[in-house]
Amino acid sequence: MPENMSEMLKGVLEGMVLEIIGQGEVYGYEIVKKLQGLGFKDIAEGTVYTVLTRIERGHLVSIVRRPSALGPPRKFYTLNTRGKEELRAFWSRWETLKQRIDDLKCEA
Amino acid sequence: MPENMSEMLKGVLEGMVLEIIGQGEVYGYEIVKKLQGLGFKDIAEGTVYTVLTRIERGHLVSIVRRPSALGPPRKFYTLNTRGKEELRAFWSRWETLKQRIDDLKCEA
DNA sequence: ACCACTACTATATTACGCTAAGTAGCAATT
DNA sequence: AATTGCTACTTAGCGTAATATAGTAGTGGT
Repeated sequence: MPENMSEMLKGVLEGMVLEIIGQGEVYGYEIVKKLQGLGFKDIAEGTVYTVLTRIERGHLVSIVRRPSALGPPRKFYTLNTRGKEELRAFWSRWETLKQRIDDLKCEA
Repeated sequence: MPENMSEMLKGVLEGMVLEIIGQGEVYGYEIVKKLQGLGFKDIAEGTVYTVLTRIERGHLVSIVRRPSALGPPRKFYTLNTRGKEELRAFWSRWETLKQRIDDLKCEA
């Protein structure tokens, strides 16, 4: 697993979490596992929860608590209107950046 | 131009500057103009110079000063061995991230 | 009782891009 | 000669986001 993504994840991890929530109602721990499944095995749980807290404080999601049969109660997240808008804006930024970087690389 | 790319540029801008230097000896102001030409019109000069300072402190470049006919002397940058290695690592990280994000997006 | 897994919270650190303000050389206009 | 405008580099301080670290709790198996 290649190296230290930390800095490169800034401004991207939050967008990824928004995308995961946008794909269907999920809870935090599930998001952690999903990211690990994508290859981010080194992302600590704490990191994801701080992102979720920020997303919550930014009023991008609605939240429902439900008991779990396997542990403490879960917090389920769903994107609200602002969250969907923010997600759309994230993808727009991402595509723009990707394009410009490709431009740079292929100018060599 | 869309966005506030600031956060998304973290860990990326430095790599882009390394790539530009890797494409041939350049000086700071030239790098600024190159980035603006790529679409980053909103990147302030100061930002690029702080990146260059960091790159210099990290011993990733060799530097030559040469007088300019148009203003103050220029600092020309060339990647050294460590710089080339860092550039390679940057592209590796970038491709990995790009792949994973594409995976996430196409899972919808 | 102890451990492992599930599940969430909170504080402090660190790195990086950004702002803002500055210094300076040169050329052309006023 | 003074002002403007472009070229060219420097630096201190700030805001933000990921990370590390530590902690709280519920459930189930040994």
